[in-house]
Amino acid sequence: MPLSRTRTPARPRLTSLRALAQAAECLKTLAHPHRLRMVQMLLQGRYTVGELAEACGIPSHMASEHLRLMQRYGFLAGERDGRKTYYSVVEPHLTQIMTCIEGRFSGADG
Amino acid sequence: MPLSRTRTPARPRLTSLRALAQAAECLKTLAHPHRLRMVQMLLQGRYTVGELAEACGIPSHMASEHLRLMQRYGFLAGERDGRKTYYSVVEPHLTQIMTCIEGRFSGADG
DNA sequence: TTGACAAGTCGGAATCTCCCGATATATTTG
DNA sequence: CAAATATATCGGGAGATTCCGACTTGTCAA
Repeated sequence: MPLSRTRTPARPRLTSLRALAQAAECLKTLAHPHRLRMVQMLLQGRYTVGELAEACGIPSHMASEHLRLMQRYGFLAGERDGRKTYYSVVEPHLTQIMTCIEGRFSGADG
Repeated sequence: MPLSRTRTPARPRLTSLRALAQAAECLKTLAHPHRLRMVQMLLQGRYTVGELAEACGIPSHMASEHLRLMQRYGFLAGERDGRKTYYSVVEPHLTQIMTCIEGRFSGADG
């Protein structure tokens, strides 16, 4: 194993390939402008499909698909109220991840 | 600073759509098991294409493509030394982002 | 019941990603 | 020079993603 060369860290922080595959799925689920916007809104409160769709400038049936994707992955949960459905965040790590992302891209240039 | 919290606050932390598109590109670039492994290794030191490829169990010409992708995005930099090329991390935010990801997926299940 | 509204679902087209074999460019060695 | 090594690039096929129109389901109001 002629691997490390500059330093020799005692702890190999290499996550297993399976965990990395899961992490990649997680990142892929977030990696869409409209989905990021939805998550950003939902971290501040709960919103309906229509509200999220309007904020993203997309038809509501497409917002519904994005939300279903994130719900299927365990990020969000939907709660029906009459003919509206309110979504909210149920994955606690999303706050931290969005903070990272906002920290990197607050300026919007690059 | 303690004020209201239940409903929509006065300051909208909504990043611009352009910034969100960039963030989505960033996440998409990271959203691959082999690329995550490479970043994880490179956060601890610099490695050659062959070393990274062997650690991922992929042919080196594929590792080269992954590395080029991340280099093109500004995550990594390559430095030629003889017939080897050493890659290293140049985007400082990667440490924080990988810490988030590792914090969520250290257990590798669910 | 009828009509309108909100959300969800389906099928398909355009596009992108991932992976692969083959090939190309440098570089060192004999 | 030729051969071996390390990396990079090209072309394409299989599969995934994104987007859209059309449709269905469920709910409220008149």
